[in-house]
Amino acid sequence: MEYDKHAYEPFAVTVDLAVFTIRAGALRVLLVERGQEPYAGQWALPGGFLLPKESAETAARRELAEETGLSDVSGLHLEQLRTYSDPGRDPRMRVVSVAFTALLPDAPEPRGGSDAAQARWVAYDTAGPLAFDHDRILADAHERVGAKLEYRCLATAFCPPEFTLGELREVYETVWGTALDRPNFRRKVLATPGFVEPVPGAARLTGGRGKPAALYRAGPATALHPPLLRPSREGRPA
Amino acid sequence: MEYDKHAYEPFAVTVDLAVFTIRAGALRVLLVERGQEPYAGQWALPGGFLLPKESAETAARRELAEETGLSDVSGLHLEQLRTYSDPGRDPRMRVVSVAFTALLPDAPEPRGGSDAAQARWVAYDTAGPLAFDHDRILADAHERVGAKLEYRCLATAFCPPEFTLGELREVYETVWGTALDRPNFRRKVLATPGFVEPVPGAARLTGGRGKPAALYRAGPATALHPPLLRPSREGRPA
DNA sequence: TCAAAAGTGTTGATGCTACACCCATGT
DNA sequence: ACATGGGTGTAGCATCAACACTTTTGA
Repeated sequence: MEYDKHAYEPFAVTVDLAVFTIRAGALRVLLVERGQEPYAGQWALPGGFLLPKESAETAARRELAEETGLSDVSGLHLEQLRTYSDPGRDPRMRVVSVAFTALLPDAPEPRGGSDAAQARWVAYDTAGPLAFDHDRILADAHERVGAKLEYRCLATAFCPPEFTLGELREVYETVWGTALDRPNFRRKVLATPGFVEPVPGAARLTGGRGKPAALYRAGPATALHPPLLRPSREGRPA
Repeated sequence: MEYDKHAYEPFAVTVDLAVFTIRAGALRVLLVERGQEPYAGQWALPGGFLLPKESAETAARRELAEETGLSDVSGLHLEQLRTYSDPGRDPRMRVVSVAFTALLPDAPEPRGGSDAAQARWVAYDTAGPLAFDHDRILADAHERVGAKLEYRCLATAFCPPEFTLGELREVYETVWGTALDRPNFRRKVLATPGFVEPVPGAARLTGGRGKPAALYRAGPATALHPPLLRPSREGRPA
């Protein structure tokens, strides 16, 4: 890497966040309405500029707290997605954006942060055309989350501290948009050491009906071996 | 995203490249020797600043061509790894670096590019302490490549246009550092439609000895279903 | 008594591992 | 002849999808 003054070019660096949650059986994403041009009045992913002494990770977690209004975001799942740097992606200036994906257990209605722009949880399916290249970022984030559910213990990030296996299954079914076999799902999850840990003696009614379900907590494992593959791949071996 | 002049802060944006190849049965990575401070005389990953109208992907491919000396890098595998943005990662100034991973079929000795710094292929195992946070980047890249071999048709990126299944197996064994069962490997690869395509009638001697092996080309598939899992995971079910 | 959801059992099919074995080539 | 690497066959084991079935609750 050369320290060439000619090649040096200042860029603005931002973070953009694709924040997902599950509510009422639907996958939802946090969007903010833009107040200024460009794209005034359109919806966009929340985000903002890096402060002088911040890493992108720090900035992303700060923005996550500001936009959701949550006081403690330290335990939430937040990971880098990728960086978007096309020269024309912001009409005002050269902006390089590091995109992040965040997963939330429940969906508290966001209180507007410091800025006046309103924020809302929008169903992923109806998240219309967004500002900038945020449609692409959102699609990439969704694809990544869906793929990661297969081989990472990620689904618990959508769940409250204690949850039933039915709720965990609903995470998979909502993100993938497919139904899963309940008995087999249960066995796969329990067969992965460290994925979930039982809460002794506790039980909860899920929908007001049916047998009370045992409660579990997220375990220490991060990898899912063997993977929990989503069904209905088109190219399956007959 | 607010267009707040107070929050705006100019950053330098660079790309860093972890370029891998396989030669003489060893995984090698392309390193450059630094000529200036900081870290003068130490080895580092190749990279450079983004030009004003370049995306990170464009800059990465340009740097790849410059550092390897190859005239045509359009067909080479190049993908974003992640972005490193810790405030102190470059002692001179605030630099945000978008890291990429590249895979090359063979290992032509690099002719030094425009800059005088010499470049060399170094065995991954002996790639000593590198400048900046490049040790971390290199380790992340290696981890990603190893993981991606399991479920993506990535191994052909290490091979020349026509290759034998033995050469393809050597890719896996070299990156993973484990031996694979030859007959089973063959079956798994051929059972994945579009992974490799036979070159009709062609054959080649691999090591001067043994039966000539059939030649294959890379196929159009990108996903590997079912995945080709690396053996000797510690946490296996008994 | 019924509906709904949790939880357990079982069975046939599939896939995979770990080999044994044959083939073609250079020395 | 033999070493070397390519290619085929197969037996046993593990896994898994698909379903039937029981249990526990609210209405």
